[in-house]
Amino acid sequence: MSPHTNYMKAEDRRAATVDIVVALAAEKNPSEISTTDIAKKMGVTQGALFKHFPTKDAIVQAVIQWIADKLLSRIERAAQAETSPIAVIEAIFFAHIRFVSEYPGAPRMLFSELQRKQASVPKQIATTLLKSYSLRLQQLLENGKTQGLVRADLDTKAAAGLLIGMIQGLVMQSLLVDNIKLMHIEAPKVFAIYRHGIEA
Amino acid sequence: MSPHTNYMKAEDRRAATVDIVVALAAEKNPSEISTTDIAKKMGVTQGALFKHFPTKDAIVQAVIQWIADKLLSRIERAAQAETSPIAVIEAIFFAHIRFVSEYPGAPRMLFSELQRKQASVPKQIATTLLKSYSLRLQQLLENGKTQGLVRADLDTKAAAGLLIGMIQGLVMQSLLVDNIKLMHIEAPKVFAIYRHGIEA
DNA sequence: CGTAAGATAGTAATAATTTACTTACTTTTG
DNA sequence: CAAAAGTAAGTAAATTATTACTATCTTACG
Repeated sequence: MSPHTNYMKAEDRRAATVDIVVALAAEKNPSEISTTDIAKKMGVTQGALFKHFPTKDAIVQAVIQWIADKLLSRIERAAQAETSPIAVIEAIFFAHIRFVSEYPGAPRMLFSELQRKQASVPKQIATTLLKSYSLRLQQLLENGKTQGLVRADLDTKAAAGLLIGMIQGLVMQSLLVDNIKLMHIEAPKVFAIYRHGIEA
Repeated sequence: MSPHTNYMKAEDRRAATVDIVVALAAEKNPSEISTTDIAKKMGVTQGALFKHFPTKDAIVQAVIQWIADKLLSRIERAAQAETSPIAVIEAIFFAHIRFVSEYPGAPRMLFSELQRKQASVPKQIATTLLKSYSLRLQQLLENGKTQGLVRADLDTKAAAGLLIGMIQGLVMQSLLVDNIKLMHIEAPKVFAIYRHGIEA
């Protein structure tokens, strides 16, 4: 912990890089983040990054992986606290909202990668994240059906997709007005409508 | 209509440029579309573009304006065919779905511009589009309330935002699997849930 | 009606930046 | 002192925009 040095262990430097990129994505178009931007914000020269990552795409990949892991673990944790399937879905929804308000750069990175047409590794990770998220929700909705809490004729796949879309919509609108607080106000209102849509 | 010439009137060339960009956005990350890409696809040299647009940003601006105009006019047209507020909302929803399946590059361009942090003119246009879209929906939902078709306690602003988010979600998922047809299959299912959520 | 003049729309080449990545060398650390 | 982590400088490719010139179209007039 010497004060006047930039020297870090490789693992710490990689973790710091991921943090910096997520932070940068909150204040800049993710596709416009250059290696120079990252290095400058970290207080290191641009070339130093390539001591720890072979390519820029490897950096992006690490960032997306970090987001996927963090988001899924938060969701899993939120799910454990509740019992009724609908309460679990609600807990997941608000955990997701809290996550993106804590890391506004995270959804921006995800969107940016999902926009890419060609199948890159980062896009693959993002796709897998959304898929496992959706399956988790479908499972909960099916449980809700058997308990008579969810409409029997509900298309659970569509309902899972709708919840994820809802969050995307909220994020997008909060990005527009550049106000994360707005999301916390709007989220409960939107979820109330969703609940009406799926409940028996 | 001479066969062996590229010469076009300025207005036609500008319109052609917009078309090309929308087409390119369907097959490439919008933020990676270069002026060289555009020129090449149009069969013209790169420099020629700057005879008709002062900057690249002016091209993007024209594209976003085209999308906003086209989408709003489609929505307005769809709205006129129906009478009941909920039927109008449904018609608007499916008109929007048809629009994006016809021009898959359009939502990609919009997302891409909305991602930008700093307030550019294109982002301004996109924001205005979403706002006027949302207001139109809120108006319809209020009408639905007075006619007793829509739940009296519905938050119409949240409900309008939800519908737009739904479409964003559908678009994103169809982009993921690179299959526009999927959207046509999923859209009615998702709308059914939404209808349950707002109806009295 | 045909054509020269002038306006318009193009080309080819290039400048000025910016980008991801490399290389040769230096500093710090265990 | 050796390995790890950094710097400084540079390269090749790509990007937007400009410049000097050329081909094509339009139109007014002899």
